[in-house]
Amino acid sequence: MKQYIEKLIKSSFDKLCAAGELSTAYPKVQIDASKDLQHGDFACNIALALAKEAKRKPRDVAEMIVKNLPSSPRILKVEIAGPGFINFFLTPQAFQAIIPEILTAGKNYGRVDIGKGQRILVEFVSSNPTGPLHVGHGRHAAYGAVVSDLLEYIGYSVHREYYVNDAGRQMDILAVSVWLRYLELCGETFPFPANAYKGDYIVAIAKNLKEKYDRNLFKLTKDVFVDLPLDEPAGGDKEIYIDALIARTKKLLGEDFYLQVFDLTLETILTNIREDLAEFGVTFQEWFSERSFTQTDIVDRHIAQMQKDGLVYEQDGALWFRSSNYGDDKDRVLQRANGMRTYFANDLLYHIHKFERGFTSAIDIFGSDHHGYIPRMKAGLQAYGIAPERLTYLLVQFVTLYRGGEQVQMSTRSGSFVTLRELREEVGNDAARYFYVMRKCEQHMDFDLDLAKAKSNENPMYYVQYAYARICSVFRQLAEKQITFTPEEGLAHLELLTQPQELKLLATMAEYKDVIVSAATLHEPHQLTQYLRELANDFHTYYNACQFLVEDAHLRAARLILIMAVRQVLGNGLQLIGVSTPENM
RNA sequence: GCACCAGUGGCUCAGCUGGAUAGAGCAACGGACUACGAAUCCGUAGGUCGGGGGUUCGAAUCCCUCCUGGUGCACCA
Repeated sequence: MKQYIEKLIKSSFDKLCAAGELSTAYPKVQIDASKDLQHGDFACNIALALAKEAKRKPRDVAEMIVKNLPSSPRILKVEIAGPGFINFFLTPQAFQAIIPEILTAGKNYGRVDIGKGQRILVEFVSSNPTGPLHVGHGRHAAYGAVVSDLLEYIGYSVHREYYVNDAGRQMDILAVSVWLRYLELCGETFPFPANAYKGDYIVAIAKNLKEKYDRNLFKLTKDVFVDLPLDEPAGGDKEIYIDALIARTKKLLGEDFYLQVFDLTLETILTNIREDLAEFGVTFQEWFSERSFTQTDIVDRHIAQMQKDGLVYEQDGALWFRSSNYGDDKDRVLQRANGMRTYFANDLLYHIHKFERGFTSAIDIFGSDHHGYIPRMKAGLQAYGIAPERLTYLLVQFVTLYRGGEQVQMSTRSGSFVTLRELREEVGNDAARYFYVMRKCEQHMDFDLDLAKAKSNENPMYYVQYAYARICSVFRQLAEKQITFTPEEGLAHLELLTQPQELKLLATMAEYKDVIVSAATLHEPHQLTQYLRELANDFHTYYNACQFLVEDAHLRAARLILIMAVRQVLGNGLQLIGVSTPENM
C-alpha cells in the first residue's frame, strides 16, 4: 500500500515538475501508517521535505501536490494537516483486498525477493566446545536462527555456519581435565588444578573414557605431578601450572593416546551441542572445523601473501600485521615468537576464506564482549582488498538469570551455570525462543526463570498463541454446529467488513510485509514479536466486539474469511520465530 | 586513560535513517461472561525521554559535553 501511495505522489510530483511549478529533485519521502486515526491511514511528509528547497511554505507545497494527485478507487480522501503532512484516508475496499492476497500466498505470505538469491553466510553460536551450551548461547542460537530465517524469507540464500574452535589451549585444558578425572576413577587422589574444567559433564566423559580404555591410559599420580610448578592455591600461577600439566600429559600419554582422549572429549561435547541445538530448532548448514582449516596450507599461503604485500613486519621475533594502517588502534601479532599462530591470524584467514568461498556478504553474531575485536578484523579484510562493509557484526548482550529474585551466578570454568537444556526443560522451547528474540540484541536481558516458568498471562507468547488457538476453536465450533462455509463465499462478501475492528485488523495485516522486510534487513526479530502482539490484540478486541457465527450467512462468511487470514498471518509469524502454533491450549 | 553498548512512567521494554498529543505489557484502580475459549476485552491514573548546551520550521531521535551502569583494551582463545 505504501508503494502504491508513493506512486501516486511521484506522479503528482512529476506533473508539477513538468509544469514548471517545482524544480527540485525528488526527495526521500516517508510514508507511514498513522498512529492516530484522525490523521488518516497513511501520512506523507514530502511537503516538509520539499519546502526548503522550493522556497515555499510546507502547507502550500502540500496543496500543490494534493491538487495534482491522480484519483484512485483506493483513496477515500486526502487531507493536509499540521505543519504540512498529507494524510491519506483509504476506502474499505483498499483494506479488504489484503484478504485474497494473504490466502492465495498462504504459508508464503510475507515472502519477498529483495535478496535476489545473494549468498550470505551467517555465523553464530560458535561456542567453544568445552562444555554444554548455557543460557547465553541460547540467546545467540535463537537470535541467529531467526535472523537467518528472516533473511531467507526476503530472498537471500543463507548459509548458517558454526565455527568449531577445536584447536588451541582451551581444548588442551579440557582434555587434561577429563584425563585427570579418569585417573580419579582409577582410584588416584590429588588436588584438582584450579584452572581445570570442573563441571559434572567432565566426570561423565571420564567415565566413558574408563569404559572404553579401562586402565590403558593410566599413569601413577606421582609421575604426573612430579616437578611441576606450584598451582594457585599453593601460591603459584594457575596458568603456568596448567600449561605444564598439559605438556606433562602429552609426554606421558604419547601423541596417539593423547589424541584419543582429546577426540573422545571433543566428539562427546560437540554431539551434545548439536543435539541441544537441533532440539531447540536451530540447525546449521555447516560445522566449520578450525583444526581442519588450520591444517590446510591456506593459512600459510595467505600469510606469505601478506608478507609479500608488505602488510606484515617482524619485531621481537614475532610477525605483526599493520592493522593500524587500516583504522585499528595498534598492530596485531599473527605469529608469536614461539612460532605459533595467534587465534586472530587463524580467524582472520577464516573470514577471508568465507569470501573466497563465494559469499557476497557475511554476518557474525558475537557476544558484545568481543566488540574490541571488530576493528582488527575489518582492518584485515580491508588490507586483503575485501570491502569491510561486506562483514556485519551483530553483538548480542549478556543474559542474566534470576531465580527467586536473586541473580544466578554463572561461570563456565567452575561448572556452576544453567544450561540451555535446563532452561528449555523448565520453560519450554516456545517460551525460550520467543523470549530470547523479544528484545533487540544489544539490550541486556534479564531472564527471570520463575516468571518464565509461571506460565501466567504475563507471557506474551501465550497471548499470541491464544489468538491463534481461538481462531481454530471458532472453526471447530463451525463444524460442530454443522454450518457450511467456503472461502469463495467469504471472498464474495468482503464489502461487508466495515466495522472499525475489522478495518483495524485489515490495516495491521497489510503492514506485515513491511515488518518482515524491516525486521530482516535491520536484523531485528523483536519487531516481529512486537507486531504479532499487536495483531493478536486487534483480533482479541474484534473477538470481544463482534460475533462471527451470526445468522446472516454472507456476513458470517466474510468474518470467517477475515479471521482465516488473521490465522494465516499469525501462523506465518510464529513459524518465523520458531514458535509452535497450537490449535488448542 | 581510550573504545563499544545501554540510561524513556513503580517494573520490563518499544519508538532512535529527526516529524503531528512519547507508545505497549506487567503492577494499581474501575468496569464487561444466559454469545464463537474471561489464558480475553474496555476504561482510568501514571513520564523533567540521565543532566546541560547546540543544530532547525521541528529533537527521545543528530552534534558537543558531563554523569551513571555494563563490557573490552595480550606474542589467551
